[in-house]
Amino acid sequence: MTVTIYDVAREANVSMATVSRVVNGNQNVKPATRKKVLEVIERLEYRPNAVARGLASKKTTSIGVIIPDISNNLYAELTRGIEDIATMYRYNIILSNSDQNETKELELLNTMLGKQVDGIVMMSDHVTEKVANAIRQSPVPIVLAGSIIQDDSIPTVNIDYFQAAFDAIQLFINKGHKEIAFVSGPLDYTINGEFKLGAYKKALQQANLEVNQQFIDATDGTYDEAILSWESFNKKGLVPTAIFAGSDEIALGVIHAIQDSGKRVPEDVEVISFENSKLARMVRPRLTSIALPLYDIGAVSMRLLTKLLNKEEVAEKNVILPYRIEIRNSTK
Amino acid sequence: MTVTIYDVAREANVSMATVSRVVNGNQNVKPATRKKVLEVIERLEYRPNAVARGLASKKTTSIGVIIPDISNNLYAELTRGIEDIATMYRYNIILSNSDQNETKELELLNTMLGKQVDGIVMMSDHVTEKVANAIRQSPVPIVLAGSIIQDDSIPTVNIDYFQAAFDAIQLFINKGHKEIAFVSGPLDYTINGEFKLGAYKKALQQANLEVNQQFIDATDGTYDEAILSWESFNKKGLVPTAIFAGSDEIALGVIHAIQDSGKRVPEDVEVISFENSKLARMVRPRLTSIALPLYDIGAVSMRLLTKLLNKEEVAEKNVILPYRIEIRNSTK
DNA sequence: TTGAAAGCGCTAACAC
DNA sequence: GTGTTAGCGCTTTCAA
Repeated sequence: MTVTIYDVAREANVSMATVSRVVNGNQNVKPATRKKVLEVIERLEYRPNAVARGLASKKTTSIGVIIPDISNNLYAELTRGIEDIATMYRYNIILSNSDQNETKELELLNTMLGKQVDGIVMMSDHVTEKVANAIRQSPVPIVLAGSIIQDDSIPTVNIDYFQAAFDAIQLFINKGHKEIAFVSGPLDYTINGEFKLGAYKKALQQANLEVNQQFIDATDGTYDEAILSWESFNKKGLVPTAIFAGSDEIALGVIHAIQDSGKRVPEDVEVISFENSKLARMVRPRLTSIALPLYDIGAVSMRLLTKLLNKEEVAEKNVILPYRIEIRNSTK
Repeated sequence: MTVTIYDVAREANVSMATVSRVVNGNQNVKPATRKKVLEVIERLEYRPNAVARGLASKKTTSIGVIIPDISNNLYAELTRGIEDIATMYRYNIILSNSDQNETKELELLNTMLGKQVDGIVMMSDHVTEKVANAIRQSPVPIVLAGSIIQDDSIPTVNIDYFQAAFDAIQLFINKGHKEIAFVSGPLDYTINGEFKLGAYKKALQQANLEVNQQFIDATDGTYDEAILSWESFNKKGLVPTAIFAGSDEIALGVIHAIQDSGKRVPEDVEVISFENSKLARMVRPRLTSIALPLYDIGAVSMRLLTKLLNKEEVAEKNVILPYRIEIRNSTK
């Protein structure tokens, strides 16, 4: 019922090897033969079976993508970068959500390897030791996109999160702020607990400003908790004049809470977020934000993976992309 | 080098058929044998090759997902619904972006069929005749999620877009509005040109209100064009008192333009959007919005597909999901 | 309850 | 340039 390479071969009076050559663009085919085969392919509407091809060639032209949650704009943007480059190199993507759950990550890694993907791009906010090990054991290359891991031998693509956060705090300090708060996402994520928080502390200390634990609030990263964050500062009798927000969503929550408390942004309180999603310019005040090049991180990760797949030399397996600060209206 | 079913069979002193039975949970295996095989599988870290299995069984447990753009929150939400249910039924997802481009859609359909997916869930804002035909020709079931097509024989999952839009306009009318504008996305998308616009006109006519073409503005759906939309009304000397926005992003643009022109929302102009993304409650004023159950549309589409794959009887191939209007602060 | 053997549809030597 | 043939790793009859 379905047309196979054998049917085409018979109809075209050639061997299946020749059909295979035509289909795969092998040059060792006489033009006349090629033409004849192509005609039969068209007439029979032959569509090569990628599964059979995969089994025979040990290449599936599929790559696995494991991310925490596709419905989160941040990961979606990154995924789009991955997919565009994958398409460019003729790979397809098998996408799965891990919900940032170690067990799921491990299962997904296993499932994808079972599906014989040629490689994997993974994104995880907290790479556990077990996951790191699974990555090391993988028979196919795995690139970590926008994820932090100690092991240099595992390919990664990131920006310098520490420096980026440092720049933001420094910007506040330069403006004369002394009451600078940090409203963070989960602190057990390395990017938050180590880089953003670390940079926050270092910048403050370097400016001889006291690091007040009360000014550091770890939320779950949602809008609703960010709102509570500002209120809790006030309850403690604290009134920050500048806030470094771990994400755009956090920034929004904080800003609305500030406004609800009768203060203005940026006049009374200045806010800088860490993300710069599309949202940042579609809200009022528009968010001053550290611009995470999410699409690029995804794209470069996939590009790096293609190099690994082609066994090309890669000078640096740990790519650091540039970032910038987008100045808008949540700062003066 | 890689462990195959044959290695396991040899080590366990059974035939590969028996190993296959154990792996596939076939009950016709003596418990003792099963145990022995399981041990060897564990010891050898045997991982079944899904490609070989796919070739032999003609089932890949992969389903294709074709959407316009994963970086757009609307499609991402839908995709998450698809993926969750797919995972529940042990399917993996091959995801591709079509950018709402007919040629790409056709190519993707073809690629996925070549990869022998067991089924496809597709989302398209404008299903062309060629694409409809390709869907009909498909050897595997295809479900259209949140997409409009004339042909009842193609399975779909939607809400009643016409009625939903009608409700929104009716709400404005009931409040006594007479100058009601419709800022739309591309009108060549059936959902816009036929349903939202159609409902807009019908509701107005039914209330004996004049349908003024000047009050109908077709944008490309972006925030920036939505901003221009309000300005263009004003330039024409028109000042709508109520605006029906085709999406949350359009609503945001319109609202900001209104505010920039010195008017207030909802006091001077009321706005209702059509989408209710997470955004809707994270902006000020919070958006009154027709709540599209995007996640559910995705989930139900995938569920419908599993039924089709299992050759279950499906009473209704064209599923209509309920919707609601979320009243917030962009209306009085 | 288990095994033998014939494919699934294709690629990739190797030979001619 | 083209054909022959041996797998790729698994499922699935069919026998035993």
